[in-house]
Amino acid sequence: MSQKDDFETPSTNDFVDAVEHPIRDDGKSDIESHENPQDGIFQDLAFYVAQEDVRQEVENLIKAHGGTVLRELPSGLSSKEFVVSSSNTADLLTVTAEYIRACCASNVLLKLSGFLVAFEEPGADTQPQNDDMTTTEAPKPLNVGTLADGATTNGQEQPSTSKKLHQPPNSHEHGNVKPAPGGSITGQNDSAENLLQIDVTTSSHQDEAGDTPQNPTTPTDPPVDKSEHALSSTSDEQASQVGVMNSLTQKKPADEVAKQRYVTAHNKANFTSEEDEFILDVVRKNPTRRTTHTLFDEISRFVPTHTGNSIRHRYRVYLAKRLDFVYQVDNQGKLVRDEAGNLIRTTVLPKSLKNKFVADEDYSLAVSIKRQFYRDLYQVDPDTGKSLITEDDGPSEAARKAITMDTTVKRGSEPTLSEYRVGERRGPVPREFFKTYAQMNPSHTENAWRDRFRKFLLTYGIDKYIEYYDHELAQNRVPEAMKNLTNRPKRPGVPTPGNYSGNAKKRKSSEEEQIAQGETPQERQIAFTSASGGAVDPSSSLAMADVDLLDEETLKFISGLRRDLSKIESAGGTAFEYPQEIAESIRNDFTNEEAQFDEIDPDSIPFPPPLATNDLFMPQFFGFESTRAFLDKINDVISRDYEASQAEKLVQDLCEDAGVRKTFSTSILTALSGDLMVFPRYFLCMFSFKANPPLNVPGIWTREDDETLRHGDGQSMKILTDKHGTGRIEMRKRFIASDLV
DNA sequence: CGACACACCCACACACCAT
DNA sequence: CATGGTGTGTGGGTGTGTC
Repeated sequence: MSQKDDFETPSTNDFVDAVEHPIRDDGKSDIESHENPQDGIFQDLAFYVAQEDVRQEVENLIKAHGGTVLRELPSGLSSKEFVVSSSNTADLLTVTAEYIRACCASNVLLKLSGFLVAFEEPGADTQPQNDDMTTTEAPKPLNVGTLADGATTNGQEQPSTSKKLHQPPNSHEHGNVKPAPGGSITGQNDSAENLLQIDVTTSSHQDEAGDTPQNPTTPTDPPVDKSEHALSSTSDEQASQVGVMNSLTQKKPADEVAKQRYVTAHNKANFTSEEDEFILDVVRKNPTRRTTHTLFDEISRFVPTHTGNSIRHRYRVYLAKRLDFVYQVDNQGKLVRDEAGNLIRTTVLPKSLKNKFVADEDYSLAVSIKRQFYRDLYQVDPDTGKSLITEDDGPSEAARKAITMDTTVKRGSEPTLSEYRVGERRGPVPREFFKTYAQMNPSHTENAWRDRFRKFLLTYGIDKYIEYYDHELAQNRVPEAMKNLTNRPKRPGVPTPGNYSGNAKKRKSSEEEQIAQGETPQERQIAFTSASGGAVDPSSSLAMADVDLLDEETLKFISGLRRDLSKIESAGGTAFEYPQEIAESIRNDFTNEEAQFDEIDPDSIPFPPPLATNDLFMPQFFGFESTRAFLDKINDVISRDYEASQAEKLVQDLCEDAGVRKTFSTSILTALSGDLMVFPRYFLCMFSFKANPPLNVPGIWTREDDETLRHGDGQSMKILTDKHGTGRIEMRKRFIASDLV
């Protein structure tokens, strides 16, 4: 509440716009007018002051006017974060120190134009961060259309940001590659993939689906048989665009505001350049999924002002031309890296997930099936004419042959293969056939080949298709693949595929089992909050983007969260508010507990503590001088100015700065119901009491505690309440109800 | 009124299961 | 086992309503 107000500009575009016109006579823009003018002009904005000579001065000004001072370079994904510097070498939103001074002098958030520092391109191209800086039409390499054949350029992944300032340099990119045995670069082996692993079963055929000329030259008798189309269904649902947007907007005040500036009026939000870049980036990192719906639906989790439908449309219609390159993936669709660990740019698009059958494929399948039948029938090799029956056939083999064989045909008087007609014969076709066929013809999977056979070849007719194909060739025409032969009845109650509207999501989620309000493990991290905080803010999704979750691993991970997310949406968002009284109560408890649990002398704990094992801590942890030094660092990290949305970043920072493995810090956060205040206590007690998790420590939930909370009797509940206090019990119940534990 | 955001469509590739 | 039934969501759109 009250927090925002002046300027909640999510995107640079809007940023400028907002100031551009709505400034009114009273000096306030329309959107800002409503709330506390005293919040400061930089309220909700964050700055990293890179220019040393003015740092002190500028930081003071920023703080004095309600802004946040960043300790490291922003990721570039949030338009509420700026670099203050006279130069822009990282392609981040950069303003001059003069901008800060001028704003402060007039006590108004001024337009950026005139104060923006253009990106000084080092050499390679970078990803534009916003229009303001890139309207000059970047170099623009290739067109998507040309992606077909191109040399592989070995581009570096985002030369922008980071480097020195350990800002998670697209942490995901080198992250989560696998919990590789040998340990990984930063210690990714962590959080995400441990929490869940929903698989996106990609069929892995290899590349080069030899593009058959498939030009429809409308042959005489196109292999189209039945069914124009069935009933054009009347969709029963109204196009009320509620959807994600609304359900999310209801969620939190902060979120709400975040959205408001996108959503000018009604329900449609314009795409900002930031969002555009974000979408492109995700597509580049998931090139095999570029045509799917789900990828865009997943993206929409991070860009909640738009639905999967609209993001997909946006990409297809506007952004695809700007794709320019993608990152190289292996045949599983996983990103590959060069020796330096960088992603590799390429202009060659990988195969997508499903391949259309082309005429050649249909034809060779038909011929292969025909040959199979021929062999079965006559037990003669169609090419050599040699008998397939041998002395050393086992009894079962001989029996099988006897069954499939046409005994009415005299040996030696079999027709030739071309004379032979399959006729009504539909089988049997041994599974082995499709298996080996798929091995030899990896453009489709075994299942797909079999299905093609069943649904198309059999329907159309094997002989007929062979005839058709040969005939077309003879006429110098290009045969077409079979089509329009699937005629599966529409089943009621099944949502139309390929519709990722807000409605669809809502409907889906409400059909799913009701678990009160769920947050996903991903959001579980986001749920971290201190009890002192009041409401938890699940964050603007773009802030999550900040956190960098965009490689394919992560998106897979995210896709596994979809069900849960739907739940949240359907829950309408009341889920994670820490009601005032609860927060109050927890705060009180905390204060009372301090003496007993927080004032353990860290110097009394040897370093490294015996419980500090490799699976919980990174190598750099063991570089600390003492337990105190480690705890100081922990305190340092958690006292940074994280927004509730930045749990992932917190976890990342804990990993990088304090050497706590992500899995471990994530599990701690879970044990604490997200209450950061208890974080240092966890380590103190763990080391000091030599127990992980430490037992009998208020605020630290053990498995048994949760069990008791779920099923305990009055007596054990009483004990539990004594341990944690009523406030935490209340919050824990919500955690459990939301499936977070 | 055109451009854009978003909803909606559907054939079918690929999958898995029961019989 | 071979086979049919059928779930799922891709791939490539089109339709509709708002900005």
